[in-house]
Amino acid sequence: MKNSEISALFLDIAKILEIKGENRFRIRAYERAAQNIEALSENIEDFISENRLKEIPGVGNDLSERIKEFVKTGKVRLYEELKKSIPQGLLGLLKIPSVGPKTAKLLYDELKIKNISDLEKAIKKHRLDGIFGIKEKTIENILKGIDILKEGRARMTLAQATLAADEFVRALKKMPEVQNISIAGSLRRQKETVRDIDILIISAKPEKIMRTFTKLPAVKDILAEGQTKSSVRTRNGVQVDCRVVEEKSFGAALFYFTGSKNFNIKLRKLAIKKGLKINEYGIFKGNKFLAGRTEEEIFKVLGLPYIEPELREDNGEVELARSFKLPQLIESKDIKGDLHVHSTWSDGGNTIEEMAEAAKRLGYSYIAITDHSQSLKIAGGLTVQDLKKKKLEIDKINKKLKGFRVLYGTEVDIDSSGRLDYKDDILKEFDIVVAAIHTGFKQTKEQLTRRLIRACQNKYVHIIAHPTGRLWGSRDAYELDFEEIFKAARSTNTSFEINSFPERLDLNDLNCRRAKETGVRLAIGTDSHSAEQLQSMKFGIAVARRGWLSQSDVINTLTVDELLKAIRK
DNA sequence: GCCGTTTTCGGCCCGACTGTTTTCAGTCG
Repeated sequence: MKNSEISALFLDIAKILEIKGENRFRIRAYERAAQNIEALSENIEDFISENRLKEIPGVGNDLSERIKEFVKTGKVRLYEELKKSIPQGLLGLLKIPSVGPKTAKLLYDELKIKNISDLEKAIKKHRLDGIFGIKEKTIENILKGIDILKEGRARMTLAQATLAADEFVRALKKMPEVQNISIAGSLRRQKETVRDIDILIISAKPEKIMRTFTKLPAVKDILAEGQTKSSVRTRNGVQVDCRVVEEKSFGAALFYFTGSKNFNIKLRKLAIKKGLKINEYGIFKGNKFLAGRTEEEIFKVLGLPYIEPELREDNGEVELARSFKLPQLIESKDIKGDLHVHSTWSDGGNTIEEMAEAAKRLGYSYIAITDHSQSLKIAGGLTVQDLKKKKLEIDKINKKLKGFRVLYGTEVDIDSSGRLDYKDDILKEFDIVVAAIHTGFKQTKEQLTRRLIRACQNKYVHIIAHPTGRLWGSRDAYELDFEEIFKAARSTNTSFEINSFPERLDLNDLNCRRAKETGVRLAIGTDSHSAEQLQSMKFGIAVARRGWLSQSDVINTLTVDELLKAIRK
């Protein structure tokens, strides 16, 4: 994908310009364009071929030329020249927390330090001592920064971050001084991975909160401790930021602390145009406080409807809000069933009945038991003989359960040429057929695309599961031509899954949005292998919301009768 | 380098914390 390459290149350009002390607005322009390009839901090549580059926010004459240059030649002259103008490795110094462009430049100018190992040696030999502007504390912070960098501040999955944040929230909530507490930041925006955890608290006793926060048992060291704002690092290497404000500023602080950065900038600019100012304490006209207690009030003063946190990425949502055309996002309560569930018939940990009971307790009215198909032996795939017995068991359970339906399903394997693991006369017996790729991930983009399109074309396939195969932390998404695939899906009435498994979240938010724009419907499934895992539906819903989906875009918001009718081919 | 219901030129989001150079620049989010 060229988008992320260009985005990374622009960020590098911005960093070099920073080191060189260039105009900060020029730097900001490269950063902004980089972020917007990264967030695009289409390939940048399409923008070029349709002459639409300048439609990307932050891309004007110059940057569109650089993008074209990169796609055409694989290089950008400006970048090559800039790279030559600073020593190799110097960019790496910026990765150290507490070391910014000014410090990096100072270290190079004074001591010819070009990379992290130079820096470590220099510190050991006390060569930093006596340099103007650097004293003991700075050196200490640099060492701590190198330590943090080496330990690696990896991103967590949304599920891991949710757990980590809950631990802090539970502990802080116990304090009588805490009047209200909320998660903010990218976790509140429900990003699929999260780096830092942000917590916002209302209290009239901020110092007390800060003291307790920085001394919680999970805290390994304190990165900063102020009167209203502190940062700590946990034993697991997670950074947690905590901010305390007064009650009348809670909405403004939540707004500010939730971001995204580009969203905040956009709305602050909008405020300026109206003669207003937004900061974390409120929205002001001159010195006059207009609102701040809730986010809703702030949006109202700006003349906007409430924008859900999941949408706040400056991806076009502000423009839609201004014309009051925001989508009504899907919610947990809209979900009526789970369409991807395993049982002890294949590699699940609970029986069909146990899964059904658990689903019923969640308020669902149906689940599809989609065990693996015969060739997936490692996961206990079902033979045709097994299927007959399983069907009988499901019929029996359905007679027993009131107001609930177990759908007879399968997660049928798509083989390396796009053929399915059961013959059509078997497939047609199922209530619901979920098809997925489990092997042959290393094929070319064309081959993988063809496999999925062939699967869509099968008369009995209703849903394509975990379409890109990505497993966060271990396997990248394979490349697919989604334009072709979604076209095939639409014309064959095939739905695509949002797999809610925290390491998958596949499709992701951007592809959901593309699917919706192409007219493809989505199915949110948990791929549960135990009753417990049915809970991960919330992560799939998070992806759907970030992908701008409404209730009507998702098939498992339908009643079981509507569903079975809607998926018919 | 981008951008325009006050502008095609002159602006560009806003504030907390830290350390160091006693009044503020650097870094971060």
